[in-house]
Amino acid sequence: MTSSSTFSDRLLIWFDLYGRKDLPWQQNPTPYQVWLSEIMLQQTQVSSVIPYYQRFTNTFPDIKALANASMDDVLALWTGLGYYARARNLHKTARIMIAEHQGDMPLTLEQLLALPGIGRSTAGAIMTLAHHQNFPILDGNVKRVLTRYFAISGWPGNKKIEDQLWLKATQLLPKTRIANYIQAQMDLGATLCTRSKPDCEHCPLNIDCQAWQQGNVTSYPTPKAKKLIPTRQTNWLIAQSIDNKILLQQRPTHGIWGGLWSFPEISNQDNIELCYNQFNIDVTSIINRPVIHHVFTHFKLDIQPHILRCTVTSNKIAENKNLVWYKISDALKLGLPSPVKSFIQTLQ
DNA sequence: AACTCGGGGGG
DNA sequence: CCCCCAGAGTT
Repeated sequence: MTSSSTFSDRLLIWFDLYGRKDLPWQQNPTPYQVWLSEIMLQQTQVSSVIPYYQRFTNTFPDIKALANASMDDVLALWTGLGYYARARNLHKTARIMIAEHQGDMPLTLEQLLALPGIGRSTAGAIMTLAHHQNFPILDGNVKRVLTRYFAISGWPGNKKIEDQLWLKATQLLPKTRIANYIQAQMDLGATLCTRSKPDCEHCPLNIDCQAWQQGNVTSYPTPKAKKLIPTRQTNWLIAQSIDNKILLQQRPTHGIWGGLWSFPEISNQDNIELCYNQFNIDVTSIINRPVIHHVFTHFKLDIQPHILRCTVTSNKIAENKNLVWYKISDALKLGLPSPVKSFIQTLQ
């Protein structure tokens, strides 16, 4: 296949050869069956939906049967599928269709969008798969295919990126075979342009897929920014002399707690003894205090305090390290990070 | 724009 | 274990 044929042409040729055509809701579906399957498939994988779809259509074969059912009976058939608001909205919408749409599926996008549980993408799917009108959809599959094809960076849930993707999806629509085209987009995303291990060698869009040309396919779509901030770990060496002085170190001007006084820090990989040897102290005991959990705006810090009870063998400390012995009462007058200040107040 | 719903599959 | 999946509604 050459890039001289359009995106939709190539997708449709691929669909005729390799697309899925045996799913339960693809067998000459009624608008009700299209709607039901689209709702069940929201954020839910095909293999999970199939048995639920079978049971549901057997029990409620059409809009009227669903509208006449009780909420409890509908929810009972939804148990285990998750997102139960979908079932409540489905039931509510069936009754709206009876009351306001002569028991039929509405025919326009605006009417569909006004119904509970039907957003822009599901409305587009119903308009195409049930009514054979030209509308785009933008589900997880299409987002993945389009972010790769156009090498669009940024999390697709971001409004700006999503608007961009809706525009691309609209521009790529074919003039004919809209239902097959929409199904082909989802099939490509579900079976070939998968999140991991996409089969780009056999993709009908690989000739001009920007991500494929960059060798970057699996870096699209950009993952959602992690909500949990990272956790770093550190250790405080709290040298406390027999005459109750503590060894503090002024931190570098730049970075966390810049210029404030804190305890010398070592990483989990460092050897405690090798580190405190440069303080010129004789350590008589090491006491580990409970880990301190400190939260910054952009990361968490887990601090393991090690109290080194010691005698000072020389006031000469390693040069250029900004290390100073302080009486506790004097230390508390310095500029101290809050966890350092709190900790010093717990010392004798 | 960010949060919530939510069970299951896959890495 | 975390991330993601045929998203939509609420705040």
